[in-house]
Amino acid sequence: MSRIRARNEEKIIRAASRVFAEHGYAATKTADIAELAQLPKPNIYYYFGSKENLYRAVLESVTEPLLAASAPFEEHQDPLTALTAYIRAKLLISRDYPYASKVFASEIMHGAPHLPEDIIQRLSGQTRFLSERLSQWMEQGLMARLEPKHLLFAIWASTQTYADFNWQITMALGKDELDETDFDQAAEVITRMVIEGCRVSPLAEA
Amino acid sequence: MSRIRARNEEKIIRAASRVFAEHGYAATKTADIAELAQLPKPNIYYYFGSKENLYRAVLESVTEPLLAASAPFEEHQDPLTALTAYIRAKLLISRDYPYASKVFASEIMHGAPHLPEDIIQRLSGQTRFLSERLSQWMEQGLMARLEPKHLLFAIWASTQTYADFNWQITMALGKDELDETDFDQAAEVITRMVIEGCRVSPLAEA
DNA sequence: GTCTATAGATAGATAGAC
DNA sequence: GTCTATCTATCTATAGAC
Repeated sequence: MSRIRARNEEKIIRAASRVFAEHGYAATKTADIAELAQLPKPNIYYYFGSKENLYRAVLESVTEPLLAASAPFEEHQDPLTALTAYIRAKLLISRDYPYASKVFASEIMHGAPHLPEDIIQRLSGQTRFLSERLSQWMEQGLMARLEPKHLLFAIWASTQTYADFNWQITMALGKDELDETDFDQAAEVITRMVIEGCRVSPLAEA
Repeated sequence: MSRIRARNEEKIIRAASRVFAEHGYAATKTADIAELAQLPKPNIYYYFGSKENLYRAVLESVTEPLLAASAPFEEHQDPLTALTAYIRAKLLISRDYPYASKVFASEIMHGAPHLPEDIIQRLSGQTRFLSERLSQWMEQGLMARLEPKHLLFAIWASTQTYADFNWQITMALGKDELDETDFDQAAEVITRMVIEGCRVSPLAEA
């Protein structure tokens, strides 16, 4: 792969993430992506073959960050540290990959028609892992017994909302864009709800 | 308005909600709406004039339920009852208006380009009301001091997710559709997190 | 590898008969 | 009020020159 190819592909992916995020798959015109990427439209077809391939490439570009977010559950043995770090990691994805997050959310919302099967499998595996880990901690008496999956749904939703429903949030807060303080406050509120809701003890009581 | 007109408009709105929810605004074909509604396509244009008008009519059809959900904050004076009822009300919207909820979510996600200004204003007013009410309770010592708006974002996100990201949730739970038990468990987890996170006392201690 | 110019398909909208 | 047939704009995709 030539240097010029690598650079152009990256420019196209970056532009595409943004346009797909703002308008959705069907409403985005490849011409708009080309314009934002400052490249002629046929280059997009030269590099990616079709609009759908390009869209899938964008979806795949978020997959790694998403899968990496569960690292705290592997590194930490106590729920307090793991959950706190996990919530922060999920919020950082919303902050640092706002466009890709939205594209992913939109895809899921419409039933994941374009999401490659292998990505679905890896994400499902991650969900099972997280859920089982929570169950173990509950059995060990390290946290209260809640339905682990519903706990995960709440964490996912309340962290992703800062990317997906950015419009609603900036409007409610009366600002143009979110800053560090907003994400810190979000982390504090969500962490507190999760930690207190699960009555996670600041170390074993099993 | 004739009886036949009223009936046809309702059939079209119902079909449109579903198709818009499943495919998004740009990807839905008016022909598909007509087919699902069992009416010829020109009838849609006869009744609604354009695809965009029909879409707006769908958006407006969820507005009332959404605004009504905040009733518990007006009826109840203590945060425990109000928050518990509010969470349940929001979950019921996800359960009972899954298509309209998704259409609304998709609209917000893309920056609300079609949402009429008066609806935006009414929703903003509701947000201010809810947020101020929470602040009062905090000042009265009835609940812990969290950022009220971030608390609302978490409640909105974790209740709406059962409609918006239904695909992900049914997949994680390994079932085709959610039943009563699922919504009960969701209510329990979310309510517990909110109540414990805010240290809401089971009546005054101010 | 890059880009202009264009083909081809899709789907929103409507004319006009009933 | 209803619907068949069709017009037309838009946009994906590519042929072919450079």
